[in-house]
Amino acid sequence: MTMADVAARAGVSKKTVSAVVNGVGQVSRRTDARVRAAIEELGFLPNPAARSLNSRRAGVITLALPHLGSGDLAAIASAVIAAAETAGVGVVVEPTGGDPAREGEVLRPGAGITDGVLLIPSRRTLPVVPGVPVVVIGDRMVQRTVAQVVAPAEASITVAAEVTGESGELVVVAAEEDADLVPESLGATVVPAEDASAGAAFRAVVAERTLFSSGTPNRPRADRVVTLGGGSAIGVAHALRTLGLDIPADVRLAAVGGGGEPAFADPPITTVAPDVRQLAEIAVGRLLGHLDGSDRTVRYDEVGLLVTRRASTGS
Amino acid sequence: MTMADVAARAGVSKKTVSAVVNGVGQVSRRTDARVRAAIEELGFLPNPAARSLNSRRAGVITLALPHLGSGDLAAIASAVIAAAETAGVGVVVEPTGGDPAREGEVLRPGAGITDGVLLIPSRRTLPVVPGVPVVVIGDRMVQRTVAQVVAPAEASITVAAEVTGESGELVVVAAEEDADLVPESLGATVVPAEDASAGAAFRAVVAERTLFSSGTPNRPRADRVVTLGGGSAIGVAHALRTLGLDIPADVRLAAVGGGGEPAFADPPITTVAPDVRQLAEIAVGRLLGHLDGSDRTVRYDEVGLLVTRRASTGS
DNA sequence: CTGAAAGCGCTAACAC
DNA sequence: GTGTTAGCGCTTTCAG
Repeated sequence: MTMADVAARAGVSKKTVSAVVNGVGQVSRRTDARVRAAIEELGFLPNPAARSLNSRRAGVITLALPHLGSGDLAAIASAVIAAAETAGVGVVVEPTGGDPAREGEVLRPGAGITDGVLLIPSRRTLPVVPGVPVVVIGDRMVQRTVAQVVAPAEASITVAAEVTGESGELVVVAAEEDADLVPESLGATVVPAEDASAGAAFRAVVAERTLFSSGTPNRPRADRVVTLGGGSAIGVAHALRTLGLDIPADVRLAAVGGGGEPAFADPPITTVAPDVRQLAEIAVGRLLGHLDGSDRTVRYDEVGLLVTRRASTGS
Repeated sequence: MTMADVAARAGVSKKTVSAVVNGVGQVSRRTDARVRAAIEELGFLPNPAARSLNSRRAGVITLALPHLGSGDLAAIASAVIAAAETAGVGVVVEPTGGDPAREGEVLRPGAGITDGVLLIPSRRTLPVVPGVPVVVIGDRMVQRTVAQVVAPAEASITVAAEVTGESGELVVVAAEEDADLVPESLGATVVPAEDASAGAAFRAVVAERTLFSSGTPNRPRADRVVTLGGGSAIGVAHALRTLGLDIPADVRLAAVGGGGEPAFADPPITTVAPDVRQLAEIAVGRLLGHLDGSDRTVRYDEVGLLVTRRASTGS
């Protein structure tokens, strides 16, 4: 069922069939109809491999992210896939496990069959100089030489802190490596967790329990908590309840990040999250812009934040 | 940087280069070395499009699933991607939104650039007769004519019920459409939710609160609850606490499904979940078996269950 | 063991 | 408007 078959059936040349299939060039109404009929009768389907051999474009991009288990990342993945679909390209998902080696792998030329990469890295620098078109998605700037779409962590944290109230002792629970994203100006105490998981957040809060239950000699008891990551919010809420604290009566809690988990925590947790749809559309747009050469500039975009007030801040 | 360049550089023919690159055929040690050197020096990378034009194989499969937001599905997606990677194929993720029309779309011949489809359908029947190689993943049999890998819901529910205790009034919370998966023999009361989300489960439990808090004239108060879906478990736990019930003192709770959410609920929830790794390996293996013609039989496989006991059943 | 040539199915020049 | 002729980069016959 090749194009030649259709051409023969319709009594025209391949070029004409191609023109009809792609809707380009001039074809008379009669010929067009004849070709379409032949395509229909033969059940012809263009061969994507042949097409991309010529166009040197696969019509597929890679989305490389740490993992799919977190609701935040799953939400971004869904949005990216949707945006890509709208643009007519497929998405190969590549979980890196946050391993720089595997992140580097996807940035190597010839790493796969895809045209370019959207990368959500785990570190602040890229493991290699990318050999393929790439747009980085993250909550911070990683490297000036690559295009990037950012949902700025500092701004999110600041907004989340505001949402928990205007005054009171503030604690921010964050993965160790994210600790320096907390703006000094907030005067917050940072409780470091091993990583951004719920379990790590739980352990971190329990380890610093005096901060929440009684305060320390130098610090009054914390009554405002902001946590980085929608998943970790669950762990923090769980830990605070375990310490016998009521949310929001004793402590008001807000999470930076979305992804579904906070909505069904007990109580539901207020979130400050990037507009993932906007994020995805910009990222996909930038990458495709690189690919078709319509925009070769290395851009740095920031996306808007969405605040969802829930019971954890006393809504 | 084509194969012809390498051939010229090494002073051999393209055929020889091809043989070296693919490790097939007989090439003398000297020639092999010369070709490898040329490849190295030129930084040659084989063109995947040209390769798949010949092999009529893209080296990519589609994973079509309702969405990525649920931990259960995200876990399956991760496992499938890992299994596919091991087998050397990429995975295009296609969220269908549970829409039969979109499920049908991915089963249409020529739907994409991929070689075959792993489908997690939302309904019990496929929307169309598949036009591409397909393996269905699910918790029930959908159609005898397609290959399928199943984590049987009935068995999971039965095991979960056992884990909540040997006796006592049993309630199963399940999405309406899954209600008939609950084995009669358990003598359970089924509480139907709109869907498998946490929110729907919460509302369902609250709507039937008398069942849990005081019992009905005909039924004693339920003290064992099984819920379908790792996500819905969160909603059920939240609802039970809202009703003033203690887990596990007043009611023991177990979830069918995994995905991370149950582990960080309060209290952590016991789960009965399919071995997703095994599931993924079988599914990918079957699909690739179809593709390379090494196994053309339509198989029906069942996978094992993993029981994770946590505090919600009084562990 | 290696080379030359003929495609894989499509698109792109360049004619008519 | 439409046909002809070359390729895209790789894998195969088929020779040698």
